[in-house]
Amino acid sequence: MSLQNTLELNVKAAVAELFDANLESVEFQATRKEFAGDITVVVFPMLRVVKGNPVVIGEQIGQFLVDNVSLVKGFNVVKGFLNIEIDDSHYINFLDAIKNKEDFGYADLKDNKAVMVEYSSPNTNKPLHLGHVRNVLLGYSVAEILKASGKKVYKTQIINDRGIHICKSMLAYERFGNGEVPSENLKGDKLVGNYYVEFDKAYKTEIKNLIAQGQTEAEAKKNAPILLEAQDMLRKWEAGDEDVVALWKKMNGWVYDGFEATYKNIGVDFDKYYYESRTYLLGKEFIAEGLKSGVFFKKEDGSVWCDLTEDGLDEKIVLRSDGTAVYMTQDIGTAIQRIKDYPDVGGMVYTVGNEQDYHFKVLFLILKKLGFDWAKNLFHLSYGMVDLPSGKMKSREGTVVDADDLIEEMATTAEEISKELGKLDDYSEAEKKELYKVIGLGALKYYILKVDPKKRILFDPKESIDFQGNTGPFIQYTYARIQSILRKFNSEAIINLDNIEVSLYEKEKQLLKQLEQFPTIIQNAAEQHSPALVANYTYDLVKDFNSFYQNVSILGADSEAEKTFRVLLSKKVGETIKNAFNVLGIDVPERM
RNA sequence: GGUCGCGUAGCUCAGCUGGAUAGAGCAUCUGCCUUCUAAGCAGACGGUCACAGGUUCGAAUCCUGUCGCGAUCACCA
Repeated sequence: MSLQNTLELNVKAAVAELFDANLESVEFQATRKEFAGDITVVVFPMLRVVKGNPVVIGEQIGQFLVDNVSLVKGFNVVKGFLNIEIDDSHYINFLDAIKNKEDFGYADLKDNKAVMVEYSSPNTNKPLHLGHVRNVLLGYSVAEILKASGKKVYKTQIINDRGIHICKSMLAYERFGNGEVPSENLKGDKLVGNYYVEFDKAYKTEIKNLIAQGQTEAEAKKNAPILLEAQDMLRKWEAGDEDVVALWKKMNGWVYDGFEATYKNIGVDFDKYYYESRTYLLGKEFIAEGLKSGVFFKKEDGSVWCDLTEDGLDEKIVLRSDGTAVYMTQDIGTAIQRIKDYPDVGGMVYTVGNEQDYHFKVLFLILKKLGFDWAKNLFHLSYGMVDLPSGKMKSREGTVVDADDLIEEMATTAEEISKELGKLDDYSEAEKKELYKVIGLGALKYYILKVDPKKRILFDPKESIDFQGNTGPFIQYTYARIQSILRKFNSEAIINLDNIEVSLYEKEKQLLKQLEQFPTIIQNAAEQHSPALVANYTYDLVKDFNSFYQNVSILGADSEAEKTFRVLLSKKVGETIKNAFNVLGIDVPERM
C-alpha cells in the first residue's frame, strides 16, 4: 500500500475515533519547503464534519498518527495544515522495492479494451510542416502514455488522398513536369508540393488576366481555365479514368515515400494506415442506412442532412445533392471501418487541431445517433495552432517551416554547441552525427510537448530553440551525467540495500519523493491526454537531481553504504528520465 | 452576431478537480570548474494572475459580465 493510502486510512480512523465523524476523503499536498515535514494534510475541509479549531484538530490527528503509524515520526501544525514527518526508512524501502523494476512508472496491461489513436492526417499534395510536427509528436506521445498507463493502443492515421488538392498538383505536373521524378535531392512529397505551388501561380496569373478582360474577381476565381480543368480531373478520377488514376497512384506513391522518410526522421510509427479513398464508400452505406432509420433526412434537392438542432447545434450535411461524399461522410466510414478491423477497440482519440472542434462534436454526435456504443468513448485531442510571428503558415505562399528542414537545423545547432564545448573528441564522426540528431530532436520535441496541448504556440524561427534551462538537452545532459557515474562505479551487481544503514540528506529525500510521484504522473497524463505533464515532471525531477549532484558527492561518499545508496538512487533517476522521455518519444544519450 | 478556446514576471511557460507568502526557464546582475561532464549549481532582480462583480473560512483556480486575441458557424477539408 502506498504511503498516502496508509495515511488516508489512519486519518479517517483518527477522525472517527476522536470526533465520531466520517471523512469521505482526505486532502494531501506536498509540504512546502519552508516547513518541517514531508507530506501535509489540509484540515480545513474536515471542518464540514468536525466542528472546532483547525489547529487543535490538526494537533489531535497528528498525535494519533504518531501513536498508530510507525512511519510517522513527528508532526507540526501551521494554521490549518498538518505537516507530517515520515521516517527515512520508508524512502529507503521504496527505493529498494523499485530497484529492479526497469519499467518503473509503467502500469501492467489492465484494460481488455484497446484504444485507437489517430494522428497526422495529411493531405497528399504537400510535404509535412511544423504544424504536422506538433500533431505527430502529440499523437505519438499520447499513444505511448496510454500504453504506459496500462492500455492496449493502436496507432493510426487517415490519409486524405483524394480530392481537388491532389488534382491541382497532378494537373500542374502534367503541364510543367517534363517527366520529373523524385531524386536524392528532391523527395517525392517535396516534388508534388512544388507542383501544388506551380498550380497556384498559374491560377493566379489566369485570374489576373480574366480580371483584365473585365471579369470580377469572384467570377475570375470561378472561371479560371486551369481550375476548371482540375475539377474536370477530379470528376474523371471519381469515374475511374485510367490515365488519371494511374497518375494519381504514381504521385501519391511519391508522397507516401516522402512522408515515410519524415516519420522515420522524427521517430514516430503507425500500426495501420487508412485512406479516405477507401473508406468514403462505407460512409455512404451508413448514410443510406441512417436515412432509413430516420437519423438523417433528405432535402428536396437530394442532399442528405442530420438535424442536430435538438442538441443545440445546426443541421449538418452528410451527402451532397449530387450524391458525392463530404468530409463528414468519410469520417463516419473510417470510424466504422476501424471498429470492424479491430473489434477490441473500445474508444478512439483523434489528434486534430482545434479549428475542427465543431466537426468532431458533430461527428461524435452522429455516431451516437447511429447507435454505436463505442461512440461515447471518442475523444478529440484538440490542440492549438502553431503560428509564426508573421501569422499563419500557408503552403501556397511558401511561409511554412518544413519538417525535414527544421529537424536538420536543430541537429546543426546541437553540433555547433557540442563543438564549442568539445567534450566528444574521441567520438567517431558517425557517432557524433547520431548524437547531434538525438540532441536536436530532443530540443524540438521537448519544446513542443512541454506546453499544454490546447494552447497555441508561437514559433519564431529566428530565435532558435533553447538548449539550456527547461529544455530537452538539459534533461538529456543530466541523463548522460548519471551514465558517466554508473560507468565509473562499474559494479552494478553489488548494489544491494539489505540492512543498509544510512540517514537521508534533504536532497536525497527530495529526490525519492519526486520519484515516488512518477507512476501517478503517468496515470494523470493518460487521463488528461497531456504529454506536458510528463515533460514538466521530468524537468522537476532533473532539477532536483542536479541540485543533489552538485551538493552531495556520490562516488566520494564517506562510507561504502552511502556510496552504494547514492549510486542506486542516481541509477533509478536515470531510468526514470529514460522512461519519461520514452513516452515523449525523446531519446537519451550515454554521453554528451 | 451565435458558439468554443485562450489571457499569469520584459519574453516562453508551470500552477487551474478551490488551500500556506503565485513558481520555473530565458534575458539582466553576483558568486562557484586543482573534486563524479559548468548544456550545470547557488543567489539577486522581476507580478494590480486582462478587468469588474459574485460564491466561500479561503479564489490565479468556480460562477456572471466586460475587454483583448484566436478558431468556428460551407453542398471546403
